Amino acid sequence: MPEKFLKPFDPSATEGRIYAEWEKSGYFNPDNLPEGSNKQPFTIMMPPPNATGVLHMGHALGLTIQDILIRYKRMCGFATLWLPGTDHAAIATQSKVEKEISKKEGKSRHDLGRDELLKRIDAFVAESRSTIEKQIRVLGASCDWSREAFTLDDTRNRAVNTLFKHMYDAGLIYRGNRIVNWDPKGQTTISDDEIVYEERPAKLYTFRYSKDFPIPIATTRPETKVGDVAVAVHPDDARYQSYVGKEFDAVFCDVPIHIKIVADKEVDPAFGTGAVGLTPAHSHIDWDIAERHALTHEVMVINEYAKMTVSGCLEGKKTTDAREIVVEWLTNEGLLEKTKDIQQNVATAERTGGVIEPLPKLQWFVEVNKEILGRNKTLKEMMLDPVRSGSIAMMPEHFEKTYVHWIENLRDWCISRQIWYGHRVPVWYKGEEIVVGAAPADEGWTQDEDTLDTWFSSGSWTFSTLGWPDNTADLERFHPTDVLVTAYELIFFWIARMILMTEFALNTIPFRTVYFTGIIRDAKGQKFSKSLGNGADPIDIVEKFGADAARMTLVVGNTPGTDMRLSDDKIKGYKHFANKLWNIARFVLANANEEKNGNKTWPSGPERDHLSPREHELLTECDALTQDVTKDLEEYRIYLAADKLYHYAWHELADKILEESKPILSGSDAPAKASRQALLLTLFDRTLRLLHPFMPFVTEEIYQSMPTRDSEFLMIAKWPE
RNA sequence: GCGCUCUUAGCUCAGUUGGUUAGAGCGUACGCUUCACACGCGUAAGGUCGGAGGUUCGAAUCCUCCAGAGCGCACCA
Repeated sequence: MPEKFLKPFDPSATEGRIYAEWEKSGYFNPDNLPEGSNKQPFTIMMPPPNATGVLHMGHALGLTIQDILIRYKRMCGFATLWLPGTDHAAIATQSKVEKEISKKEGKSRHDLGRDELLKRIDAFVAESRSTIEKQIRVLGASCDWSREAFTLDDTRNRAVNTLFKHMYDAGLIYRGNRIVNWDPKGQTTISDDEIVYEERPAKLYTFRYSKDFPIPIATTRPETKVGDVAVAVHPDDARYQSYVGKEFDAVFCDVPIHIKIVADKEVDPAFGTGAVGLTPAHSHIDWDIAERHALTHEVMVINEYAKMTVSGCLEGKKTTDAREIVVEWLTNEGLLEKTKDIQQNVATAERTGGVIEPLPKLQWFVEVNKEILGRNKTLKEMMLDPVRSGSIAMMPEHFEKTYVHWIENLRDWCISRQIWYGHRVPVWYKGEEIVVGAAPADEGWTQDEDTLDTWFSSGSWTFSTLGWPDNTADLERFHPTDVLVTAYELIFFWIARMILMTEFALNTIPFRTVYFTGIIRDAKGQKFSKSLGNGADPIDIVEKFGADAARMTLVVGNTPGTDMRLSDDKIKGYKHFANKLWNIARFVLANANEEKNGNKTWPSGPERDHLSPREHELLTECDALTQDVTKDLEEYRIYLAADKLYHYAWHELADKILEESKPILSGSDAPAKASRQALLLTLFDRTLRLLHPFMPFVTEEIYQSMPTRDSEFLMIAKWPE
């Protein structure tokens, strides 16, 4: 028996070495797998972590699930491709680098200029990516590094530009002046999904535009009222019916306004006074109502810096200051009727925290409700159909309902961003002329200044990673992918967009199954976050307890889509389990052989015919477990499979079988002893194989010393049947 | 407002889509330096499965209602 078994299992002395051997073997790459397997492909695209920093425990969970599936399928003889990558995460990355530069050098991006800022970001991203790659390795991920992709590299850029052009040619991408979510802090538009609503106390003011204006209006934003063009009331509201269609003029806080009374069923007669002052340029619903009644749309009174643009006493004031001025003016004029404290949901930008200012802007959009020529479907339908028909299954299933509900309410997707880092909008202008796709050869063209929403490129991840738009062998072989493992928070951002892009570009699904992971929380149930100071770096945990322990902790009993609490005690428990396996190995290796003149002979078999009834029972039990675990893995019940194996190894194999074998092994009945030795080897070998996807390091390390070893690595050993 | 989920032992959670005395980990109590392992071994305490009805031979599991917790989307003019 190798001497290492005389000491407790030491993950830190083992894992790095084993990973290096695996990587060197080339077996992470499906092209290098040994002959003899059926070579049917099994593909997972790794969700590319943001290149903004380091991985957290949520990533560790996702990577573990994926690695379990990949290792399991590899052992089953599949040509397993797990393709790793990182995401440039446009806004997140740029704002992070900008923050750092501003802190260290006191400079803004405008001080540096576009080229210099991009250089700085590239340097930051290069470093960040190498950290992330290191972390992925430490966790034991058996992904194919030779195919590693980045969402902003040349291949992916070509995919994005091609996709943009195809969608533009199909009439699905248009440029329009529409009301968008403007983030004054980040100085960019953001999509509806990047908005976070924060509940804040606010004041609801009830007032009239002027003394002779017949209807009182309620608003939380008096400063926007200088941009009002109409008042909307519910058509059935008896109080106001006689005014519908009438028009009024007033001078509101130095600003002349013209107000028409319109009737629209969108208005809730029970809220406020039952009458809405319409500010089409600075409110989404007002914009929609104004559109329905052919009212003026684009009278902006607030600019990109959230400052007032009207002349008079409000000119150049910040909206918050302007609000006070207007309220004071209303009070002095005797127009303010009531002030009420309310709770209000304020739209803020996810990344910057800035309060969203709706503004009309000339932007690029993806139209989701337009029927596509030759396909007889809208993008919305393309997103819905595969999920409704079951060609894409979600785990847990109830997320399918959430998904469908969201898509049904989907609006056009604003894809242009006023930031510099990312795929630049592939459109060139020269006077009235416009070229989409690739840069024109002749002189005098200017490229659109904007970049694309980062999810536009992420949406093509399952096929851009395989070389699309070229018709590559990889694309042919590995797409559609089998399963996508991601946090449920990304169901709309990413899953929906991948389905959209893939259906549009390839007329097929991106993946057959979506496995949603929950959020990993600390022992108190709080989310891990830097501001709370409870951050748990997977690397620290691996150093302390080993990757196998970290992986088991994240997986056992952790059902898909459910949040999980993590504590050191839990991880410690699975570190002990790794050591338990180590000790079982010590016992088995020491007792399951005969030694003559220093030479060991291992029993062969076991021969089923010669087993005692009890041994036969034990083997049958193990067969049942094997089938059970296999079925669980096939049906993505990883949490159960892990639990069962833990239980079997510790409380069945160690506690019962090893114990009851002791008298036989030390007894004098030679045939009984040989039979038992063979059985122990078989059962333990089986356990190692079944556990390998979950705890790859300790099982591989033991396997290397097992007399039952029949392949170079346990990683490519045969999955038991 | 629309939609979704959860409520099981002190704590954190399973319970494989109705089937024998409801499970695990941690914790607790007691006892063990037993020659694989103290990163261990053994034993024990602890649950009317949120509540009320219903379907069924049979319900933690399916249906209805109620109570509490959480989440998503939309919106609050």
